[in-house]
Amino acid sequence: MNEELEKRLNQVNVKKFGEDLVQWFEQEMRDLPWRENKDPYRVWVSEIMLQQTRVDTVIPYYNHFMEQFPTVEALAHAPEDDVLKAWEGLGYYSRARNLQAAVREVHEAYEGIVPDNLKEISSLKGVGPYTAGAILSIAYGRPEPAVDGNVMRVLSRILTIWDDIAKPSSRKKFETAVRHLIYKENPSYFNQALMELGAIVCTPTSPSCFLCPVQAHCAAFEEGSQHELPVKSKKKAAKTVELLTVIAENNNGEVLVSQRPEQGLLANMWEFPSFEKSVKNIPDLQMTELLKSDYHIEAVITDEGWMYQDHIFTHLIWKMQVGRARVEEVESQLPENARWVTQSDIEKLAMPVSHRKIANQWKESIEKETKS
DNA sequence: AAAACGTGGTA
DNA sequence: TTACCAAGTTT
Repeated sequence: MNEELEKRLNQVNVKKFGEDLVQWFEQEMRDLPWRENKDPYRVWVSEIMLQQTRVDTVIPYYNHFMEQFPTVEALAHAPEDDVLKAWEGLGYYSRARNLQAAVREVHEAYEGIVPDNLKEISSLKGVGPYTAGAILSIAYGRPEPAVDGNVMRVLSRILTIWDDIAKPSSRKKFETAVRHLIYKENPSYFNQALMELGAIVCTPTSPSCFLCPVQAHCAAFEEGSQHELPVKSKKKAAKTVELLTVIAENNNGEVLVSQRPEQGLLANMWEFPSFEKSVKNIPDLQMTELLKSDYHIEAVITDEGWMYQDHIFTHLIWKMQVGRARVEEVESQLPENARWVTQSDIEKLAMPVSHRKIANQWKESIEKETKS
């Protein structure tokens, strides 16, 4: 083990630290839907949803998801489209597809019982080192570390660990620390308490050290360096891509949608046909040509006003220019990933936020036109 | 190891 | 407005 870390760990009264932390948690823990019981499936779903996502955002999705897919069996048998739709707006959609694939694996290979050991649970899609430790400790009471961003922040302060927590290699050091510190009498509460403390007290910018149950154990507080920790390097800026998006309507009141590829960005989500904008062509012309070449459709761009919609991802920004097109001829063969759908069909499709906003705006404009 | 992968909230 | 943040995993 790292010498500096070992020195710090030996300065901690492990028994007292665990007791102080867990006692605080028992008193202060938030009343959250996934804390209703220790059903491993419920814990699992919550851990996947909570990845990179705030508690307040997750709660309504979680409640709805557990109503729709209450058990391993229910989720295993559900159509993937339904699962993606239930995830619409949550982001990182591969989480939903991986979760269902993993649940199907549990259903078929483990008789519907979520594995209670590190090797098997880690082999499941979408279950990385954090989630594996979280399920094993919270649902099964196993003394495994569950190191997330909260835990790295809290422990970087408690133990004055100056490693860059943005680097993948840093996580191991924190796992070592947790293995040393973990409260064997209640690993579930210990891990949850570490995260809860990070969420409520030991926050990124202004930690409330005066409220901290383990202030007496904190090396950073003792030397006054809590505001300098953790060390976290910056991520690079997002790139901008300009897109042309088209709402193509036929004479049956239907609109053209297409499903994205099953790999990569927004995999398997539905959208209005979109193209990377060409610098050379004027939008009308490019739209007409691409509808012809990619969808075998003869379309006329209407002169109703263009809409504009931005979509900001972590690593990417779409600047979308949205036009409307009229299609007279619908006999031609659509590509495999495309469909004509009605207004009400659209609401049932899983769409990314930008396309959902466009769909809503389009619906409003239709309703206005109908009135006048 | 570094980049891809979503979204909404906050300073 | 920019920048960072939130219970990470996969490639």
